[in-house]
Amino acid sequence: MKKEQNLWPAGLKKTKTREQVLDVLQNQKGPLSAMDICAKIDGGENAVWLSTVYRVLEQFVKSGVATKLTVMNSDTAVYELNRFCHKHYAVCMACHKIIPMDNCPMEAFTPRVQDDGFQVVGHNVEVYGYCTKCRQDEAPEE
Amino acid sequence: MKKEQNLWPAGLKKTKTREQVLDVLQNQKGPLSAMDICAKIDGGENAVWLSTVYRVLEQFVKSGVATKLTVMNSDTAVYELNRFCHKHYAVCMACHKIIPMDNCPMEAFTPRVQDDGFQVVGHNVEVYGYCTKCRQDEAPEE
DNA sequence: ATTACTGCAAAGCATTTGCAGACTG
DNA sequence: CAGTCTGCAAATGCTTTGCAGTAAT
Repeated sequence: MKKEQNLWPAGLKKTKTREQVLDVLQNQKGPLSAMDICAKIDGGENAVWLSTVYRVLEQFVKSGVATKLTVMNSDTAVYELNRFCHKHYAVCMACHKIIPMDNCPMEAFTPRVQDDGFQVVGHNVEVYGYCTKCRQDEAPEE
Repeated sequence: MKKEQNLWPAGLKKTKTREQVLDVLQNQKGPLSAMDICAKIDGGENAVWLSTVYRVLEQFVKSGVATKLTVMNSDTAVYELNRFCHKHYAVCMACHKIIPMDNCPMEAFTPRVQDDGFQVVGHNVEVYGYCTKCRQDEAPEE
């Protein structure tokens, strides 16, 4: 019952809202937007303010428990816990679903940047196309 | 003097503003934001409205001459002409410079998406870290 | 002359910030 | 109790949209 203590970010007070946000993130395989999280919590009785969710997420990111990512053609950031380290995703261009990818193209690859001294810290890979469901509905021309 | 005609998107009227936007994009190696473009044009006398630049860019993207991209930790979209097909970039986390990459990790790679039927249409790779200049200034701990 | 394009103003959205009261440690 | 969090409201910044006048074909 108390094993979650370990992943609680140091220095952050344990409040109901934060536990709720963490809980939602934990019970989710894919990344979620602040609004998604807010909606899932709000499903109950106690409303949680969007701005609060943003602040909580910001803290989580700063503390290293969560990561913020942005996918193409979307102006909404999504967040996920670092323990679920699906670093890469496929994004459906029709329904905008975000599907985890199991392998990583950067494993055996050295980027050749047009700046010799560029120090690579991390990377972000994103594949886009159409998921099984959307493929049947609308076939992209070209 | 007229060889640029070829790349002019079909169906779009040739106006001064559009030529200016296209011109700015052509004289630039890296991708630019709408505001960048606006600023570069505005450098002269004739002010061009930001909203107009956005509309022009939208047309260019729709016509297939330009591409819109979004890099992590930035809420500003950037645009570039398709002829300069630097599909991938390194992004400096300090000065936010966007530096082209010469190779692509996806060349000999098949993504394993957790949706067997996922039809891959394209991809987006982004490397982040510190450019030569920023590396000297602030050394990232850890 | 028609139709598309632009200046300009104002709206729209995701995200951030300010403040006072509420809660945690 | 002190310091941090949260509800709430309002601001911010990028991008989009509406409208009427202007320019391109």
